[in-house]
Amino acid sequence: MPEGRSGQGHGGSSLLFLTDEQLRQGIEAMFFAYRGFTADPDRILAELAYGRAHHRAIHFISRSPGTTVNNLLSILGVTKQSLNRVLRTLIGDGLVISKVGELDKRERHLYLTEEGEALEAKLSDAQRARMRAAYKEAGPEAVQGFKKVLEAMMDADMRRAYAKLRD
Amino acid sequence: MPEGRSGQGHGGSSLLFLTDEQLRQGIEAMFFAYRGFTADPDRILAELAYGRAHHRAIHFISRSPGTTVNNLLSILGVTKQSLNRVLRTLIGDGLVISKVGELDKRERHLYLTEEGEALEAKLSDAQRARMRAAYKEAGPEAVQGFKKVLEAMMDADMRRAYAKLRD
DNA sequence: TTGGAATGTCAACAAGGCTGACATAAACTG
DNA sequence: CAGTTTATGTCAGCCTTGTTGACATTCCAA
Repeated sequence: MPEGRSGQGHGGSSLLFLTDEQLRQGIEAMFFAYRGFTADPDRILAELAYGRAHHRAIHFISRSPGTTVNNLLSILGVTKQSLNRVLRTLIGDGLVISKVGELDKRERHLYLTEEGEALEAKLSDAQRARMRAAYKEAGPEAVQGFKKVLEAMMDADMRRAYAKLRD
Repeated sequence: MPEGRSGQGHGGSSLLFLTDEQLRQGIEAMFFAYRGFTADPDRILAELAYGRAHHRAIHFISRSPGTTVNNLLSILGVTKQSLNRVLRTLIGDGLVISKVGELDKRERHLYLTEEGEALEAKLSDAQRARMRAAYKEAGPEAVQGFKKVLEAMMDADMRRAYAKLRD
């Protein structure tokens, strides 16, 4: 660690069992782990000329079939223009269908087609396989802690969105 | 969950205490938590016309002062062209200096300037503050599990890079 | 019925990944 | 010493995915 930092941390963390070094390790663990987390789906997507953005859209449409563009927007945290580009290609390629809302015709309700479901399953299977291996290696107690820390790391609105999906 | 999936999972996970639903929750937790993880530095960086790529370079140079371009490359997992673009701006802005190697004059050793250290500290403080809050909320046992699962999720070479930084 | 709010689409731009080609300098090897 | 490999930097061009701005449609409330 470069000199001139260890003494000036905010709030004397050594008294609270949390040194800057421990925190830094957690930060780096998140960085490296996230790479692993996305690696397998990324490989599959690259063959299909899709990206992570497509995966995210497919995942959450699969999770909540019939969700609206606006709802998806708030979950994904991107602009509607960004999401729209992704949705356009997915709809164009026949992986997603968009139905005009019956009550409110401004809304579009999104569903995966059979083909969309197939890709979703392929991507999910790859990602779940890694997750399953990690869970098994770490053990059930570790998994509890893992989720607990991740939840605490979320912004309040994301924690809400996350909890909502658990229903 | 859309029909046609729950029965066909790979390997009857219910017998192994890991249902697809549990795994999916972990996947979503990673997604939402990573957003929180990067949110605070992102806000700071946006004001300075820098991005996450700059943050990553600054972080690992701060972590291993004098590291070479090649070493940084393997840690970050990007192409040299991509990294070079970022380093060029950081060097141009006086946040990083590049010294020709003494033993091997082909190598460039990278260091943060005082100004670079200042930005690093600002970014780190923000990120550590969130990490510290999450750790405190979740408790020390949860933190153990958190790290354990993240390590198990990394690719082998990333786990090596991660371990190497812990020395 | 008219104006504002909500929803979604299209266009254009920027950041930051990527590949490929190539230059330079230093180190290594036979 | 000649030739090869290694480390780095650079240019050009492409793609994905973020952004803002402009605009059309629909709904709703004054």
